[in-house]
Amino acid sequence: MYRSHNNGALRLAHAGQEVTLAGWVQKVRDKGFMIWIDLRDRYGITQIIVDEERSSKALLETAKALGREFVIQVKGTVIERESKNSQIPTGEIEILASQLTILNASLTPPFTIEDTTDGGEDIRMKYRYLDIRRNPVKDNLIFRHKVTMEVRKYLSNEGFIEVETPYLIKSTPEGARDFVVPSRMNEGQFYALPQSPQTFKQLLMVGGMDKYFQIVKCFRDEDLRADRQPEFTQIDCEMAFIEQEDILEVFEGLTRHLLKEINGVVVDKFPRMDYDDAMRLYGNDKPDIRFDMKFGELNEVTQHKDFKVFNSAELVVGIAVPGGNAYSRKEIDKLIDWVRRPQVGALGMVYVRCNEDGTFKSSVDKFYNQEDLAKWAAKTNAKAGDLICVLSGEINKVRPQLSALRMELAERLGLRDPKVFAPLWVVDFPLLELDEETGHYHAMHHPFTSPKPGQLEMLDSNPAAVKANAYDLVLNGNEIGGGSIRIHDKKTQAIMLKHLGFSEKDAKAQFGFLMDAFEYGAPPHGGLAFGLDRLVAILGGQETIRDFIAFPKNNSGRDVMIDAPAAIDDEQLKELNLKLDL
RNA sequence: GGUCUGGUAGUUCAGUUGGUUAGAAUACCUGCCUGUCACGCAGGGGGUCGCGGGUUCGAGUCCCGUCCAGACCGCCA
Repeated sequence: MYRSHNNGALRLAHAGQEVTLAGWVQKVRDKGFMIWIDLRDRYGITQIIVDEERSSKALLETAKALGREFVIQVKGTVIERESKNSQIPTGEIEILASQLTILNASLTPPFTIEDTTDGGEDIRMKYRYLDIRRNPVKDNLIFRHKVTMEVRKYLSNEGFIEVETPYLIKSTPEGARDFVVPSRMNEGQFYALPQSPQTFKQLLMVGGMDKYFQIVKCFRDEDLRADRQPEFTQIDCEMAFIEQEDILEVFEGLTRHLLKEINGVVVDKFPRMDYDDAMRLYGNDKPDIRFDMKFGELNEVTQHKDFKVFNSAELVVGIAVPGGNAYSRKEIDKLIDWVRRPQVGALGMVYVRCNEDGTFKSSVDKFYNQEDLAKWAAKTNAKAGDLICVLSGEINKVRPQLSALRMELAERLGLRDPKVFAPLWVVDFPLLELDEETGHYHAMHHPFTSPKPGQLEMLDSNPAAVKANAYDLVLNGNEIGGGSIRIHDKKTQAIMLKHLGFSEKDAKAQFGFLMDAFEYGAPPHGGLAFGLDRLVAILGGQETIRDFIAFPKNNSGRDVMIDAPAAIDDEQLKELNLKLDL
């Protein structure tokens, strides 16, 4: 038996007991006459004591030889501390050691294993197994476990069955780049890793599996971000014989369950917003509604005033910054520089100070009088003491720019409180999206999403206006889930693929298996997938998902610990019939 | 593919206008210390200033290239 208790278990009530503990040496405090060892495992820290009076010389020598992160086993007696530590749960007791065994020595770790470590991101990733010993990372992994347990519990109770789908599947040209895997037994052919189990879960519906879910790894070969990894985990769900309303209800229920069980937060019915309204009011299809600062469109009240920038703009739009009138001229100039950064890309910014006395002072006073500016204030819902920030230009550019400014200002104003949760359904997404580079339409959600009833015919006349039975769940400005009611008949699916630019032959080659299945009694069905990493991070009140993944990849998609990806040897290449052309 | 920021001791960072032997904190090592718990005190060791080239009497500092890391844009059905 390596241990009788863990290092978070013992209390004053255990005093007098003989115990055996094991763990890592957090710290040795050597006072000469007396040596304390903080013994750590994932449950806590227990103090071990060795001293000149009560311990053997050999024991003292062993204790003196210990270094940080040595793995040791201690036998001893639980005793009451002479000076207690109220900071830790085990602070009233210590273990008077009678035997001390070094199970494994350790090199000095490259950073301190403490809550606020001295190690930077880079070195911690390289020695991730040491990083995981730290409370913040350890607690995040435990937190993630709790979330997935609650998800499984909730969905199982609702009658969902978890089914595993294959990871070695077929590459498709739609959507993100695929990670591909060469097939040794099928010369010159490749598997692809799934971007999502989309078609398989639809086939499960055809198979009668009614309510399916899976907590599943998905793979996308695209550039990384703080909230994006090439392999990530989805809570993937699908239901048959349902309408959009049924799905929203079930997964609103799941989200509410998680907020309550994990965060102790009770949320009312989730509000819903059309995609079009989200874009118009927040410039964004995933608005953070924890705070207001809605867009006010100003075209009507800015025209015919000799201000050419606004007259020629497709959209003139502003937001009111609460208390922004307090900003100095220098601070406002900095804000203008901020929106002009290439990452935001605005050409400039017009501002209006809303003075406490009800008057206005703007950067365009030459063109607009007090009466004009009062109309701007009304449109942006600005109050005395606010600052109105106005951008103009093409709709598709200005909206994201002002949205970026809105989020930045809210961040600075402390309006993005991670303890507050504001979920929102965004519904009625467009079916198609125009790729400005190629001039072709592609599916905004995916090619299996059904158009709203009666809109299929519009695909020819006005493709951009066709709405889809598609919905996203947004939490605090993050898209945490999305889904749709699927097409479940061959004819509609064929029309859809045709409009996405697939020839009949290509459509059959890529998705023939699905359309064939639709001919054998496919039930009406739909579903949704949650991004688990992101969901867990947001529930945990953090922005970056890496801290909730045991072994994440870095910015360049590398695992710096195992040093992957890496070259493979010639023998392996030959076996796979591959030749490198570098 | 692009923009920006950074790379100096094991680690986190400072390093002025280009100028003596490149510093601090922490970690590490040694000694001391009769209740520590961020222990304290004294002492010590530790540097390819990412890499390559250039300018200069002289480069951690300026210029060019390159590699690495991070944030973002593009991309992510």
